[in-house]
Amino acid sequence: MKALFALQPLQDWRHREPVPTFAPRFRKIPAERTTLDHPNKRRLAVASDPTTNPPPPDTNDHAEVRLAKLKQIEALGVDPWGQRFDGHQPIAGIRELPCEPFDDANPGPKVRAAGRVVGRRKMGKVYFLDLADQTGKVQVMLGSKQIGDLGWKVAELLDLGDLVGIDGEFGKTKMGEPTIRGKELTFLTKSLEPHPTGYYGMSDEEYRLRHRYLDLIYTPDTLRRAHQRVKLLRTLRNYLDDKGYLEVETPTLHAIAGGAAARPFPTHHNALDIPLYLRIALELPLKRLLVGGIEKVYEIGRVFRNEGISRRHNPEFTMLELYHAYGDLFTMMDLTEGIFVACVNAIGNSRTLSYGERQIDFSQPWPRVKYADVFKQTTGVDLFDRDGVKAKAVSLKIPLELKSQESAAFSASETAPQVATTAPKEHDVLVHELFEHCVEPELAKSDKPTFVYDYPAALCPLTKRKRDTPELAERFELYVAGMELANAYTELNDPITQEATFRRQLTGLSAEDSMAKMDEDFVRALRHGMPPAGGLGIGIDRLVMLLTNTTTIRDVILFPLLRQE
RNA sequence: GCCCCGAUAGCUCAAUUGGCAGAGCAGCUGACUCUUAAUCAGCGGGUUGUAGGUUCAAGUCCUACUCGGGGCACCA
Repeated sequence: MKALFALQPLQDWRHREPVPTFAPRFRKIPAERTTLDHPNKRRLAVASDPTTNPPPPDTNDHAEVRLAKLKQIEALGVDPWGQRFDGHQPIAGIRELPCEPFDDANPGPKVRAAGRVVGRRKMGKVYFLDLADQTGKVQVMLGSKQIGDLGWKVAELLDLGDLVGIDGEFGKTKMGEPTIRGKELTFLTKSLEPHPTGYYGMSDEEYRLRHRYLDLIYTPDTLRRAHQRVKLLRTLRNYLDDKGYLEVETPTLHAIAGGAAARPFPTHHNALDIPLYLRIALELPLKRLLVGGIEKVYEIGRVFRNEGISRRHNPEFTMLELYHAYGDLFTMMDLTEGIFVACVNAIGNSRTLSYGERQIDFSQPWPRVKYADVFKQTTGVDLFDRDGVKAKAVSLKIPLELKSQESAAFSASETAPQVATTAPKEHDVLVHELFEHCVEPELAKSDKPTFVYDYPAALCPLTKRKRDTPELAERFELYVAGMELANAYTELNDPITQEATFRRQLTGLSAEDSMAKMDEDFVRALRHGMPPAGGLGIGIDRLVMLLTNTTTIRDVILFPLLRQE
């Protein structure tokens, strides 16, 4: 196929209609284009009929001006959409070459670069371009004498945002700027839309999100974060692979969206004519793999939750879930520290990273505090003191009853199902509200990552109870800089308890909102014997936020969900 | 779903108490073969997010809507 394209005559592209441009929201569309006409009808007509004289371009319509230049480039016999351009060197690499003042007797090293024109200055019969590729920026000098007749004509038609290739010599200008002195200019692609002018950058959040491609070019942090995200994921995978964990991929489409308490996105399979859901967690398939004898297993994958959007939530996000046969909560604690430290090392050269105003110290060991202890310390109330907890809640104006909508979320309860429109809150639920209200703000002050472990049992029905204290479950959450970064459990492997939990939750409550829907197949898997195991979940987007000092999840996800314009 | 804030030229931002919508960059024309946020001379560029309302007069005040931001709710 490639060869075919390469052999196509120039005419092929010259007589093809250009890809229609889409009028961006922020450019005013002239009145005559606003009704039934395609917004680009006028431009397309110009492009597809080179025999008639195009109307003089409106010099205030940037797209018109650029389209007119495109026509002129075509008229020179040059392909405005470019061709294969081999052998160009990364700009960052070029900049490391020996760089001497230009001297006709001693030309500098020959180089070939390709990239986007992000700056353009004219000085008489010389153009200076700033050329940027993904590795960096370099100045290019195009002198009318040096670049040839055609090259000069093309140079005069360049706009900011165009892509060009350049062959030339690398050296220094009189002002000492490292520069490629162009010998040959290869036009690679026209930009029909104006680009941001760069110097002031792009500050409008909406503009950046809806033009992420421009954001990547003109906001260095955006590209940096994208690279760091990749680096972190690679580090994570290497670390786990080295420890003998097997990475797997399990289905995204689930018949029963289990493993977490969240609303799923429904969908439908046509041939089977069955309803399906996008997964809300990775847990249940991975545990089946534990039954299947894969003793250390993990998946890094997208999960989908039909929830609100905030600076910490995107409806689709990336989770790491990991299961370790014959391990437990504390196996996961050690592993979590190891993973985080490996990631911190990959990002910087210190065990301390800044996050916002503060410095987070990742050096080990990290504090490990019992839920009950830290609860008692901050609230002054004993976890198991039902009256004391109630009184404390009253004093903090935390309501003792749930609305029916809320009750569904805590359907994983020990007590009878709550079908009434209001119901008294369960003790454990109240405890956790106090925890969120009193303890979490305290935890957020710590500059060290902190494990909180042994949670009230009703909050975690897929978790093993403590043998000596069945009111508590073997779960930890990792708090760093006020965020919940990781969650781990000693997994419940008792199918009888599991089935009872599922059944209990099914009674009288919205299955959509409840954590566990009856999953017969999963119970059957457990009945065949799942090893005791530790399980760990890490929100990858939040991990990347933390380690790249980013305050909003939108900036660690290249294309976060937005409303249609 | 709720509350608050915002939207002005391609980009970044001004516009006093309701009183002629402005600037820098970008664009167009011209000068300049060492500029680099080039410079210099000149020229264009706007249904002030949309739709209504109040007023002699609305970018500015009121209502609704759209989109975005922040918060709440939802959320292992």
